[in-house]
Amino acid sequence: MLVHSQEHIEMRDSKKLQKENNIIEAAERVFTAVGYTNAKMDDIAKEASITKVTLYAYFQSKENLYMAMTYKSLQLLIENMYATVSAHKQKSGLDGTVAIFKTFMDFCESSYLYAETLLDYFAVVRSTNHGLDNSKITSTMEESIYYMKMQDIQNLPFKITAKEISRGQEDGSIKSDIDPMLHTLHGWTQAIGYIKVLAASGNNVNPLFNVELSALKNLALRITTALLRDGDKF
Amino acid sequence: MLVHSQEHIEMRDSKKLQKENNIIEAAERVFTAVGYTNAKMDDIAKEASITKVTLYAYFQSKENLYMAMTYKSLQLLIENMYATVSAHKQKSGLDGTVAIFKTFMDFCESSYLYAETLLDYFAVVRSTNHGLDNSKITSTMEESIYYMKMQDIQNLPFKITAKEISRGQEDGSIKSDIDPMLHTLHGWTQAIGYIKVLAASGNNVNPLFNVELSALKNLALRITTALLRDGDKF
Amino acid sequence: MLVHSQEHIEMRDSKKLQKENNIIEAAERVFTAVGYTNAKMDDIAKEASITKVTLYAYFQSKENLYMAMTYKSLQLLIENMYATVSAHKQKSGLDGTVAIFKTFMDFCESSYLYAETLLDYFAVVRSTNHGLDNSKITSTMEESIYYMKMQDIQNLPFKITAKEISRGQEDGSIKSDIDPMLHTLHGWTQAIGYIKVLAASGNNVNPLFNVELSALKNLALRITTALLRDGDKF
Amino acid sequence: MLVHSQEHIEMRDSKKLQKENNIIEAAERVFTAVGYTNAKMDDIAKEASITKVTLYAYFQSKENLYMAMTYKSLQLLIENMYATVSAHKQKSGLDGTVAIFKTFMDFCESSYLYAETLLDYFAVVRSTNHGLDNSKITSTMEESIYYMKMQDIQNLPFKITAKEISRGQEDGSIKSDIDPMLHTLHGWTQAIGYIKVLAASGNNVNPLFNVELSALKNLALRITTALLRDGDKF
DNA sequence: GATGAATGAGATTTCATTCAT
DNA sequence: AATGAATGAAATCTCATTCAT
Repeated sequence: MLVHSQEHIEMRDSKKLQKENNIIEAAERVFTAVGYTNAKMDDIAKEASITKVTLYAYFQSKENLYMAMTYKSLQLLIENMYATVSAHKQKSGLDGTVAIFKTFMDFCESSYLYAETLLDYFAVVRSTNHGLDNSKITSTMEESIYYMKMQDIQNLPFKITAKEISRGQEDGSIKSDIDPMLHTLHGWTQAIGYIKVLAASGNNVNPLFNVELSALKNLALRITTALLRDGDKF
Repeated sequence: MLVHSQEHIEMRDSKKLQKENNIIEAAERVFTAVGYTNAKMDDIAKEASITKVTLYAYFQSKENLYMAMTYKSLQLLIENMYATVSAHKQKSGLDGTVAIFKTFMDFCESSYLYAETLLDYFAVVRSTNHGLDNSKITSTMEESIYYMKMQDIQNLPFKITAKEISRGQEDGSIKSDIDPMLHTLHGWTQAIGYIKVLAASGNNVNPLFNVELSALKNLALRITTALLRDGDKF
Repeated sequence: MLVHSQEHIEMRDSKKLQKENNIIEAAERVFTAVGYTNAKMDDIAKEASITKVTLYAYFQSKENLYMAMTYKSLQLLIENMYATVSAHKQKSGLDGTVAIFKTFMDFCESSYLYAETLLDYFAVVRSTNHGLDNSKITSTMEESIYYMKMQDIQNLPFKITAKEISRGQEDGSIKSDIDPMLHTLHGWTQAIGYIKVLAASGNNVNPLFNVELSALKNLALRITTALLRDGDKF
Repeated sequence: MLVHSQEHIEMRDSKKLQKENNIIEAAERVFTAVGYTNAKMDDIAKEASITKVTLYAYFQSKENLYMAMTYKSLQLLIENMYATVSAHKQKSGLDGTVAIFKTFMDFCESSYLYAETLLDYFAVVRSTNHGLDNSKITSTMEESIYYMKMQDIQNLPFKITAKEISRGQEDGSIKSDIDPMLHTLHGWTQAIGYIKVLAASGNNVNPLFNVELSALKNLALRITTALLRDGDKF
């Protein structure tokens, strides 16, 4: 019996992660091309240059694979948010907060798939925290590691936002008479609504009813800025 | 061969409509219980006390059945919106406009399923207007009567809103320097975002992060009011 | 709601049985050609001109299908045995008994597959009646109707034999000092042993070690005759 | 490069044989527990405390492993038979012959697995000597060393029996008017039949239809004795 | 030789949808 | 229209066997 060195194990794990990522990326390509429902596990396997069985060894079901992708999107989003916060350390909390919402919007605009994925997640998964037993979460899904991982990070976007708002209240850039959580949620309401409209427009830059989506985005951000700065006069 | 009287035909048609409605209602119960994907045509047929084949005679596919349901939701929503407009004929355009958004929110709050259905529709169907060929619209769907019916009414919510905003600009309750379509879209952005957050919270009334959803809703409506009244100072 | 006539139901059932039989016959052809292990459910379905899914609707697993075939063999064997008994009603019990064993041997000789099938069954299934829990009976198999049906008829060959021996004792053609059950079993021991040797020889008529199998068969039958007639002088 | 001493090589070989035997014994335990078909190579490897790959290094396939076990059983049986012959050198050929059949029966009774294994072998392998191409012998199997080894010894049981019968004819204990090969085969027919019935009874000592299996065994042996002693009066 | 991962073949299941009667 | 049976496509699983290191 050999005892494998720490190094060896790490290398193995990193390789595994690498492969996992390859698969997820292949899945992303297939999902983007034909949509979740029409995507066949066989095709995803082929796209990743592995067998279906290997695919199943990594991700136990199609749903789980999707969940892994969702987790990855959320992770990426959160990384982007941290980067934004970090980049605005020297700026006011107000600037930081608004930048956070812009980061989310930009992130979703950069990938239709990520946008849909996150939107789906917000609707589907969170609803289980409440005793509705609407069974939209299949048992397979609940057993998934990714589902559990999601549980750990799903509130981070909100927490990061709220923290930045608090910082803004401390540095005076944000009015102190507002409720950080309420405005966090409202900011997200606007951002999510924008993304939804964006998705509805096919994620393209063409105007919808003769309205440039960029104008809509700017309006939303300006409103958020005004709200936070001027407080509860609304 | 009998020649059926006009009356007879009407009765038959009304009976047919009645049955169609029974089926849709059964489907709604099943969808609400287990979600679209997990819902089986067999179960829906059983819930409607008919055979699967009869189910198919009425609705040609699962997607089509869903579409019928979506159409019904949208129809109901539009009816509610017209009622709202009508009820505010004596009030200012600003009041009417805000009431419209409230109507949508209330409508979605009254039924989780309708909320999701409409949200889905916004994401899925509109994206076809643009040449993405993401295949989310299957050929079956495109042949569906409901799909066609949808085409006819899908823009009504926006048109009704824009019209009310214009009325507000005429009666002076809404600033004239705003773009009616941009603000229509923004109002919907907020409303949809709110509904999305609501859905994410499991459509319940419990606070999310200690924020009462009603507070969030009120905030959104107050913002819309301010925006329209005070114009583009944002 | 229609009430189907008795006749209608019977016709339906008979059609079902007919189809079941078609499938079993197709399976027999495939099993004969390539053996149980190498037989693919897909091929059997094709041979029966149905889909795999239909095949599974009729027989829930490959094992079950095999069991159905076994049941059919056993049923056929028993029918042959009854026919033999009936044909020997006017003859002595001794003649009848020996004819029964010959019937079994002939039956097995007529079909290699049936011979193997019955041999398998004797070894595999009966062993479960005793608490060995050797798990050779898979759960699937235990749930099978055919497994249950087998339970009902599996002892018939022995019972029919023993009855005929008793008749022989009554009519004086068989010595009364023998134990009918012991000699039943011994007769089967010889017959089964012969079939096993036959199977080992590839079920063909070529001599094994320069011994004609027909000579071996005749010897076995002559011995059985002598044993029953002359009783326990052995 | 080292030149390994003869001694070294022998030790290595003996170690190898030792390991091979360990594996076979592990396989025997697993086969006994769940049967050949349900036995997984993974489980056998685990039972032998080695890896699957090592298992494959020793035995190239599951079939081959089974063949190795069969070979071992047959070897053991033959050893027992030789021992029996040797122990009856001073006794008559008749006694020796009957003892041989008893040896086989005892051997099979001592191990259910060996009994089934040998029975299987008789059915499966011998049939290839005849051009039936029933594909039960896979190419893998034909390449196996054990398969070749089997070829060398598979007829020994019959040859040893026939030789002992001949010795009996020479010493006068067995009638000279019988065909040694026919009676060899018939003796085996009875013995194999008994083993088959034994296996069908779950290899246990409980009575089958109120018949003690030992009585059945004794009857078979007494018959064989009488047959050989009294010759072809049957 | 040992290990962990991968492969390929085939069994089995699940459903939306269609067919025959 | 209603019924029971069948179809086809794809998901999923199980295992013997092989590969890379």
